[in-house]
Amino acid sequence: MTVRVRMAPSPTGFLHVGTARAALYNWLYARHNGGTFIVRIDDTDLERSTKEYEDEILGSFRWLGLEWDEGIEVGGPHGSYRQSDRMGRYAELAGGLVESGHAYYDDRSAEELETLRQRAQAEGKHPGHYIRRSERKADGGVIRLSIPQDDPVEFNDLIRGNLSFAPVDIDDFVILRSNGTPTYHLASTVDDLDYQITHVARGEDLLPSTPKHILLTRALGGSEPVYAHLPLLFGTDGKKLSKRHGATALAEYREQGFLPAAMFNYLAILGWSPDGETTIFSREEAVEKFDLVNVSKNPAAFDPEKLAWMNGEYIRAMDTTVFAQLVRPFVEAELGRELESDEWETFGEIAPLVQERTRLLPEAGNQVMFLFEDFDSYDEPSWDKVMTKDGVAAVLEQGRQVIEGLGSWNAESVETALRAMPEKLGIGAGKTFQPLRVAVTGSSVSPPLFESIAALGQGKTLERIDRARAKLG
RNA sequence: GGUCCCGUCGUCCAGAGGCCUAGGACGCCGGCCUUUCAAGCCGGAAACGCCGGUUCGAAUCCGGUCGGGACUGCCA
Repeated sequence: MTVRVRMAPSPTGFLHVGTARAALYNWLYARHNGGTFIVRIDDTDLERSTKEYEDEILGSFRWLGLEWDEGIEVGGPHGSYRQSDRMGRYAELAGGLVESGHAYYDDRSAEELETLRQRAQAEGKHPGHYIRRSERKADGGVIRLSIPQDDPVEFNDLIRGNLSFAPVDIDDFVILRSNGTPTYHLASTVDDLDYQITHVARGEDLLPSTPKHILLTRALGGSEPVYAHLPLLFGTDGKKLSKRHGATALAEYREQGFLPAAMFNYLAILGWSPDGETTIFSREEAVEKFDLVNVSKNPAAFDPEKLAWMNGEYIRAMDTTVFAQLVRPFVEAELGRELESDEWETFGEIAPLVQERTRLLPEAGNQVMFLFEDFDSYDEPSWDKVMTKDGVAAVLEQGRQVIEGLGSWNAESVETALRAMPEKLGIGAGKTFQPLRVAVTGSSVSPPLFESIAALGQGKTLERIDRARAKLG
């Protein structure tokens, strides 16, 4: 059997990281099995669905590298992959189910149903006791599926094993709304059938709906796909993932400077691992080893800290020229202008040193801003903490002389010259270099000092020292 | 309330009866390196929810219990 899986986002919001992970697992399963990965748009909720969200979601899939073989914007042998284009199909099938006795019209109001529910509970009966009815009594309203009350609905979930649901616990759910549009249950089930989906891997929140989908599938004369219910994603505190835990939209991570490869790896490791020892792995390795049956049953906590660490791993592993190119837009955005070609070269000089200490791309930008922009604020507290104002002044004066007297200009010559200072001043290396670092970069935390000074240039370095001395008073 | 799912370090993953004095990763703590911050290296604290049962032997099987979660919409 050729594997055909699908991802069916509803364009009613930005792509949530949980949905992204579900998409990722579907994609991995398809690639691992040489199957087909389909993206369809579940926009039966016409009120809330928008084209903007749809574009955003598709863009996020592409960013993650989840290219799809069939579906929206790609096409395929089954017509439109947008549910709003297939409304007629759903209504027709729902009507057919009424004809065949599998479903019925129901024009009872919500109040009526609530009354019946309460009455059943008051009498100690199943809440749906008086609600369920198989005989046709109305010509309008919604269409509900009539649940056969004989056998339990059983199925084998790829992740959770054998599951069984008693028919009394499955209510006669609505498949077609009174306005003639399908509910999620109907549209999704019909599409899975029409597009010949073989495996449905989706969030565990849909586990209780699965018996409904199975019964609907059978009523439509089809046979159900294999299901795999993925564990849900939570915040590190075990609560539902929300803004409090950081971003929930995949696009936000992209904007924050996360790499798609790192995000891919992190999402994959959140509920699955190739062997229990390996944490960092390539897309190819994941494809090679992935299987839905090995996905964890436990809910997973989305930890932005670990994601950031992983992003740093990917940044350090990449080619330095690629790294520099990725950082460039962040620097230019901060600067509010484009980098001159000589500035770009300057940046290139210390890019390798910056790369080592970067977890997120924008951080890299911040580390090199001192090369392109003057500043007025200094990390002064750290000066005072370790030494007196006079001590700092002495270091800066001495440093200025050393820099000014330098003939050849490169990191080695700068280092050799500055290294002689501590002994001359009779203080430690730290007390010598920190004031210089702050004077030149404005911060007590910066890339390595000698290389930074070399990249900045002799003239500018002297300028910076003078500015700092003036500031010191 | 009802139905269902889940339960190994703070967090993620490994473990499918003896290889477990429970392994890897993030984070945390300490050390080395060092001009700062990182990175790197070394070391450390840290978990099988609980109670029974099966077995020579259980994190692994069974039952119960407790805890967490999802669903219970003419939303998906």
